[in-house]
Amino acid sequence: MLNIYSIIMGVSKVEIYPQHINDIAQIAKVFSHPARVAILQYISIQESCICNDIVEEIGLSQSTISQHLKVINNAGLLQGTFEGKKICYCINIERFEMFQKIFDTFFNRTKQNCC
Amino acid sequence: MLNIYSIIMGVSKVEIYPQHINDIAQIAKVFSHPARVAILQYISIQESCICNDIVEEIGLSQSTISQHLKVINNAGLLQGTFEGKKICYCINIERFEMFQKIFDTFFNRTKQNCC
DNA sequence: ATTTAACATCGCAATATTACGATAATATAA
DNA sequence: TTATATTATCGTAATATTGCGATGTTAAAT
Repeated sequence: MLNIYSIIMGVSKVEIYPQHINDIAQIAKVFSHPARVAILQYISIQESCICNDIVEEIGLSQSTISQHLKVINNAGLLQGTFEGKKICYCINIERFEMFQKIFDTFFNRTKQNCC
Repeated sequence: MLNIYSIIMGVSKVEIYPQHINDIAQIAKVFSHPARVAILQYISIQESCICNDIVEEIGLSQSTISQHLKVINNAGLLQGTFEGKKICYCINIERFEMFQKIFDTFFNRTKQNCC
């Protein structure tokens, strides 16, 4: 049977879900690649958040790290300050805590009614 | 410059990260698609966990739902009991809580040292 | 003004993911 | 046995993601 609406294969049908479901999925996506988890951990460990030895630390190319940083940044998880030609990355704690809370709420709500 | 090791493009280099980083990423991946979040939520809402109206509820094809269920199941998040030809899905709460804890610990640890 | 250093972006190649219909498998019902 | 209903799997098509080197961009250093 054919769908009247043109189905674009391989594309998540984001429009069929309520907002809060899409939110959780989108947040989870940020953490769904080990490089991004490692980057977040590394940034958090650095005192005074002076970065980009990240490239050497993680072991991916500079362009790849930069791409992952963009994903993290687009999620609103970074606060950057410029120090000359260096960029000093730092985690946006408020946003980070918001994500933590969204996850936690989802887990608690889901557990609530279950067998 | 060329890498001595044959680089397989498009593949996550999972082997360069510590276990606990990969664990978090893999868990996050389960929740990184809205269909899977929606499925988990739906299963949790049903009393006595009698399922598979999921297909109609979510609005994806039966085969697609089945695939997503497989991902959720492979993560150890489902407990299934058979009721005749129906399968009665239910969330594995212990495992679910484990995931919640892993996320929470990651968030707390990461927040700890930050600016 | 040139060079250098730190990042970002572009373009490409390859795998991964998502979606569907069709089909297979299994168990009850007729 | 045959039909029906439920779920899983296969095959395919298309987008998404991941990775790299090369190239831009910008600001300090020479």
